[in-house]
Amino acid sequence: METIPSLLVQRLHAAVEDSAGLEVQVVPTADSRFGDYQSNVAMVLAKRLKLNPRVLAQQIMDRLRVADLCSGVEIAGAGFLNFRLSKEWLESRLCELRSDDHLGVPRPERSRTLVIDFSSPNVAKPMHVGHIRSTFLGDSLSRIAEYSGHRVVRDNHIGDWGTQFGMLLFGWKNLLEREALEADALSEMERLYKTVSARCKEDPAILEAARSELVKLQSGDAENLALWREMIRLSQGQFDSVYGRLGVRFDVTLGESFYNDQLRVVVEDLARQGIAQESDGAMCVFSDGKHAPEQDPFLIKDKDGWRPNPALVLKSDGAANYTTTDLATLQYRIGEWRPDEIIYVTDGRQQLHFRQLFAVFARWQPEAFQSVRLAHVWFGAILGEDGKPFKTRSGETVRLSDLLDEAEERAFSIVSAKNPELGEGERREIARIIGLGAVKYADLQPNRQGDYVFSWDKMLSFQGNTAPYLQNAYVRIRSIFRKLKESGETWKGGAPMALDQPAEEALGKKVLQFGEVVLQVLADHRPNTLANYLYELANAFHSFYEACPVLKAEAAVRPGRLELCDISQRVLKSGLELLGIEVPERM
RNA sequence: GCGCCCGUAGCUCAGUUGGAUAGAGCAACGGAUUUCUAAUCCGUUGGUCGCAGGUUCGAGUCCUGCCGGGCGCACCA
Repeated sequence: METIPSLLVQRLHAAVEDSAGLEVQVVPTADSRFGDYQSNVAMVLAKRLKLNPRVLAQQIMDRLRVADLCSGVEIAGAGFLNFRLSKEWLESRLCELRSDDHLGVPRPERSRTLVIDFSSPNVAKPMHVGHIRSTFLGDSLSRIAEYSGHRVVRDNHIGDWGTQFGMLLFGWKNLLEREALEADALSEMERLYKTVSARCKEDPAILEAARSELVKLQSGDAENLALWREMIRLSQGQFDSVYGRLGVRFDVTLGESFYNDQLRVVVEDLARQGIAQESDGAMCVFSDGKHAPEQDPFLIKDKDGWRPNPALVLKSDGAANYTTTDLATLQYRIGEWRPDEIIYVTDGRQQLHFRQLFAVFARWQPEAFQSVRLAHVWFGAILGEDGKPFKTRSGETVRLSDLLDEAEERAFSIVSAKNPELGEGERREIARIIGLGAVKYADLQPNRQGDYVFSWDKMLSFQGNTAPYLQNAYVRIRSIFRKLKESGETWKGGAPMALDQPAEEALGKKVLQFGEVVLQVLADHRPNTLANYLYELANAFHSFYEACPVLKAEAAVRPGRLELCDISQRVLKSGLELLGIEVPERM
């Protein structure tokens, strides 16, 4: 199905002489007094041709053929064309939507392949709040791209290699407590890391010992390799359990270590092509001078003028780093999956890194670079009430599993208070869906750029613009159909829909916007647009629910209202699914 | 010093890439339930969109300069 704006854009193109190259825009109106959709095409064109926009608008309107879609088109303000969709057309379109298993999301002309790199936790460390944004955003974008008809490769680029393993190995060999490891492997590994890390700062001998463990690991020492694999195995168990709980899955988990044997080749290649050169004992990529200094990621200005800001691909100790691994990863992904787009979901502090990465890659493999869109989808920090990075009272990072436990616990007491008649098992399951949904929604609802303040009360408040508000709209619909079934009536569906009441009309129009919203989210990688749309949809449903009885409605309108309920629940459920949020049958 | 991001109601935030009279939630106040789930709905109060210029039919949005906050800037990832 095509979206409504794209239908109107086509009609406008047909009505405008010389519309080639003209960017025709149709957007929903801010105020229903101006109709349903508006276009500023006459104003844009008038500026270009230096004509009176209202006169031009009149000319366009005279040639415009939209009688089948609209009950009226008006010229308003400085030269807007306002479209009011006709009741009959809206009703028939809603009927059409029923048989569309994508609920109005258009199929792409060509299915694209997207690699989405997200979550990326570190081995031997517990997952914490810092991982939720990347995990939820990446998961949601994956779901949306897939739903829209694209092929998605979800890649978890875990941190399974690097200097921390020197300390971990030293700790494992000298300080490990077996019972603690068996009870809670992640806590024990975290303890080892912290202890050794602290001792390294005081005692150079320990620092040296840790380094030597790392060198042994990197040179293939059998014992250290075995221990390293054990640490990964234990960590993977934790990842699996957290992702299972979150309903997040990956197609591949290729950590940094996977690219190990390619790093040397990458550096040699860059050096041979003259892209990287030696400086202070390190291999660096400097500016090629082809960009304006302000845009050049390899230049930085200080009081003496522009100075080099190189990307390191080999440290002076001979070890590769983040950029090197990312270059190898990029090369591998393009070769393996031939993607149209690669999306990196990380926090905003890495913007410079990705600008440099993309620029190095463009010089290293120009053809491959041309074949793919590289997108750094970044997000802001989660802050505590004090405006500093969010920590527990004692200064620790908040563990993801603790956060989820707390969310479910709080949800459980509310569910129990509201539904004492339900059995504990059912209340637990409802609390799981609501608690988890609340956490995900609180993270996805704000604009991803910019920081947000973490608040238990806000995250787990179940009123207003929250997941439970949306879930409750769904539950209310389910309740209607449950009652219908209990009364012995069988519902076949397929009745025509009538948008006679204002609340019915408002709800119907909202339902019809799903397709255009999903398209928008995919284009700019912003699931919060979808979250806010679903909030408006739920709001429209709640208002409809108050104003229009369904089961008790008179026979003439009852079947149509049931249809409206059905299509609403399908959009709500699918939309929430795209955010990774489940819906309960009752709550 | 330079770069990126942020600054919108008492608080937390939206604002569809420049559109019409800037919107929600929370908080406060007032209503609605013998009714399909009140985790709801309806209403009231609350704004020099950080400040000052500029661009144009039109600016919260774009440009310039300030102010305030966060982050980044050669061997962490």
